[in-house]
Amino acid sequence: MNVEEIIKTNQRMPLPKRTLIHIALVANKIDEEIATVLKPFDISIQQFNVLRILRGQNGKPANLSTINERMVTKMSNTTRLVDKLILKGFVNRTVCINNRRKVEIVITEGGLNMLNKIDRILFDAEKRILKNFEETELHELNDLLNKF
Amino acid sequence: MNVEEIIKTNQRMPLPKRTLIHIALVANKIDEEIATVLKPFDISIQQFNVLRILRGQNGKPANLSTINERMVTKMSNTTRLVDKLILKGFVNRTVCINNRRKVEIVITEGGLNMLNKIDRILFDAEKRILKNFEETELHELNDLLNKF
DNA sequence: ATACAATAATTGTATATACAAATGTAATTC
DNA sequence: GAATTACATTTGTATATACAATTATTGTAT
Repeated sequence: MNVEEIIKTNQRMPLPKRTLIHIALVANKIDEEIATVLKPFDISIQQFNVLRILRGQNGKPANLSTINERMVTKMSNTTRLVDKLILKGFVNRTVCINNRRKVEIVITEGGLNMLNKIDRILFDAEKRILKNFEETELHELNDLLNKF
Repeated sequence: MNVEEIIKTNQRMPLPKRTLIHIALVANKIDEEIATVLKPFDISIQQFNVLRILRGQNGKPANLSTINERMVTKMSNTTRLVDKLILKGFVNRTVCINNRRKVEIVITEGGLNMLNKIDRILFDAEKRILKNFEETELHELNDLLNKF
């Protein structure tokens, strides 16, 4: 990936600015590829993330703030996201009995089946996206990203 | 930045998956910081990017496809983005005389002044975001990102 | 016990983005 | 030269996101 070529500029950028643009370009590319993988399943990246969080609960219900806390990208509308997942039959939502301010969200059998199907395909996509990296390079990259 | 801590998981992720999530988290963090810098100027990152592209034209008008081509994140609604910039008085749009399918977009004096004000503040923000990096590390990071 | 504050979720509004369809104009083909 | 195709932009619809305001419920202080 050549930054200058992609944004079609021929002026030299300062290294910090170039680095930040580079990260944005890479992140966009990754997002696009993953969205493409999910598309046949008619599910968005965010909806998929919510389902994975719920699966990680191992049957224990999660309330909205728990989901929010664990999402990669912070959301202010997890309510509406869950609405969509309910429509698709992937989750159920009930009001918490002990504290009626809270809601309890659980993944359904259908949601779990969907996740299992996607898991394998996504794993392949992840390998494909990182095909040019040796394992040591992935460690190097993670170490550098830790500095943020 | 610790990935597992941020997404509140205690299970070990495979290195590829962890790397991709790591990049998403860093990109989000950068986006947030830059949006915060731009907020007092009542301008979004994308609007700011369009203005910078137009400044790079040095007075030469740009049409929509040119802008699209040079944007960091691809857009399908550059029309509406430019609409907002017109409302704010930062750009002008006219129909191209030679080819009436095209439009010609130019940045105004007001737009240029705004950009000059933001430039310095953004430069500081970029340095701040990358404060933990030595120059050699920035080069290493760019080299690794080139592998995508 | 009532008033006030804190918590959890929802809703409204605005921007950004993806994709598809529609519009208007120019170029090509027969 | 009429019909078709290609081009450039615009518009419509859906999702994602940020921020603020609102609603409903619970906890606390006096």
